[in-house]
Amino acid sequence: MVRMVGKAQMGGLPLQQQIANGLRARIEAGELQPGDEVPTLATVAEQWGCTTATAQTALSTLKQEGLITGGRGKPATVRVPPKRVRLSSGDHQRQKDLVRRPEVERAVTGAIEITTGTQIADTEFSARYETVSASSDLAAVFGLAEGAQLLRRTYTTADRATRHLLLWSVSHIPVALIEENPDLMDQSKEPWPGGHQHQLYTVGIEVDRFEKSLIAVQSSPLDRDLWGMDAGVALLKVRTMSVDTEERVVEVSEATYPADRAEVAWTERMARWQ
Amino acid sequence: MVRMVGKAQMGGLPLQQQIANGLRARIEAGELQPGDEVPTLATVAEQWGCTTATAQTALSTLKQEGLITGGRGKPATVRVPPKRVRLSSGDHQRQKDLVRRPEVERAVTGAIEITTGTQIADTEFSARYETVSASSDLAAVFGLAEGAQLLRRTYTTADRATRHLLLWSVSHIPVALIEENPDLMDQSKEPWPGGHQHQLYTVGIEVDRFEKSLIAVQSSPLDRDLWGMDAGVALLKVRTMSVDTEERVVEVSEATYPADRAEVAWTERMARWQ
DNA sequence: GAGTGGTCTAGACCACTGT
DNA sequence: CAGTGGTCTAGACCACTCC
Repeated sequence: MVRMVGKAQMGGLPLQQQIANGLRARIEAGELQPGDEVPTLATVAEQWGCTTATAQTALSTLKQEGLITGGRGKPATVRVPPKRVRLSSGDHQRQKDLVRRPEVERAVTGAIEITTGTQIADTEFSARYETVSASSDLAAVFGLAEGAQLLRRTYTTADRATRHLLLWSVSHIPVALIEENPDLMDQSKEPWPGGHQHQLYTVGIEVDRFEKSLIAVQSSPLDRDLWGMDAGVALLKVRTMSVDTEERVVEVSEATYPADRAEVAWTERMARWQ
Repeated sequence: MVRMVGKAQMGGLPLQQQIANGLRARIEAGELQPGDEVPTLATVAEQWGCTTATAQTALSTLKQEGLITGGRGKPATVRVPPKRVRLSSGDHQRQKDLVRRPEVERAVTGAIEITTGTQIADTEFSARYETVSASSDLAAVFGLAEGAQLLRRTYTTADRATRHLLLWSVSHIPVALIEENPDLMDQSKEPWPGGHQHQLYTVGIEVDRFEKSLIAVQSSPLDRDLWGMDAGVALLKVRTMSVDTEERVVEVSEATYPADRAEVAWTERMARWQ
């Protein structure tokens, strides 16, 4: 006996994809609003004439696309995208202008240079200093020999309640540039009033410009756990090279942001005619 | 009779996730290199003592994460990430400097301002001009009344062989700013020698700066079809506001790039001390 | 045709939420 | 406890690639 087991095959697409497409269309058309409950597995299975396993596969696809969330007892709902925080680098010039002001003015600007949308009191800041040997990659950027000594500073800010990361960045500076001021190697001096540019100023360095590059990478389950991200969300990685007025690369830092909560903004100014 | 059907539950994780984690670890450790074949479904099922369906679910997860590709007859392989193309905006100033040079010099710079890593001859460029009414969003950006007339220009470049998109961008300009030069509304004049900045120059506009903002969004199956992207890859969307020397927003454009092939670079210059 | 991944069923059981 | 989503099996069949 041969059972009738084949797919409906309308349109040639596997049933699970037809179901996913159908629901996706309803979400994108706004028929299902963020926060709304998606039809239950049983309902979907009945409407499409399939088992719940097939319906489950379809919902699972939408979950990995980041369109719906939920599970385990809770009904699946259309995902509510988080507010995006605008990461503007307009602060750099203001920060630079502050460098040569008295400390009482500088102190108002803490190490957290970026708004995270959370109350500072609810967050936990951490700074870790280490001395490391330059990888070939970093050595090339600084124009140093591989293995040269670098000061590595890792900054994290986490939500005190959820333990999820809000901010993560790592910075590298050649030890040779800053060793004349031992305070710069001392992590107990964090947060430093006036930020990185003032730190460099204490060893006679004036930053001329930041050269930035950005990539997006897919998040791993580990990332999603650390940041409390939903499935299907990428990470933005921004690398900043600080170049001083003598054309030396004096610092390289790398910051990571969940792509669904971040918007990166900058301005490209041009010289006027004449 | 009750069958022994429960999960192994070692570590409390579902079997399919254990399998996915195991393979992911081997990939990230470099034991499985990009291009290598992943163990077959039958092998995985045997090694973990499960059915091929469960093994399939695990592989499907890795596929949606963008770690492996393949299917339908072909063995699954570790995904080879594409080369990233650096999108640098250093061209803007050069472009501006060219604006007031003779046309013979300007002509060398075509409308394709960004390298795509493909031979120009293998690509198909298209520009479409339309006049549209401003949405409330765009009207607000330009400081115009909703419904004001805008020239919309849509640029696409596609690979001639695969029909996949290589470049997509859309630009909006208030008609009121440019109507004195009818050539600017004529799509047969594309590609314009000297690019957008020269176009604006013909109606007396000098661009002072570009204000850019970038977000990443998850790709939909439709996007993946259009761009020939793998699953689990995001899209970068870059919005550029062109501001002229009279502080007017004269153009808003939005460009899209597959996140795995793009790297966005820019420079933040600062004023010198004294 | 042999071997690969992909889809699907029928039915079972598990984990969790809310009432 | 009822109802939800999530996992898994055993077995079938389909679509595709390579030989």
